[in-house]
Amino acid sequence: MIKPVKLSEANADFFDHVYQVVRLIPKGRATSYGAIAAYLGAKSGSRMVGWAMNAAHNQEGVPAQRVVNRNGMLTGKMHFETPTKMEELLQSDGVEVINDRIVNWKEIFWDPMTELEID
DNA sequence: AAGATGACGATTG
DNA sequence: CCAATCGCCATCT
Repeated sequence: MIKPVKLSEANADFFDHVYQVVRLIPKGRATSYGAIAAYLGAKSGSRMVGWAMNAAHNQEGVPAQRVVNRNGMLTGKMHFETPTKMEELLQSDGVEVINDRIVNWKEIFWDPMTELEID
């Protein structure tokens, strides 16, 4: 039984921003929860981004596999359809993953603060 | 209301 | 590089 996570208006806005950023991540790249949090102005709320992704899991068009922790580790793999789904999706994107960790992370890392601009 | 939890992050040893 | 610990903030029990 999936609980429909009540979204207050305040966090709904937060979620929306998260989804947009995640959708903008180019193929073959990935970013971190902290980077997104920082981009949204909640740099200390990295956990909130993870929480948002939990809800994003039920959304379409949100490549959650491109969002990993700051070390490039696939910490959220267990939340996918299957524990291996996340790794498979990343490999399909051309991202090499070894031992639940993205290879060459520093080059794969896509920072919305740097790559994007705040209007 | 209080304590535990979590798809995190940074620091320390 | 790995393990332990603390800080962070919203949610759940």
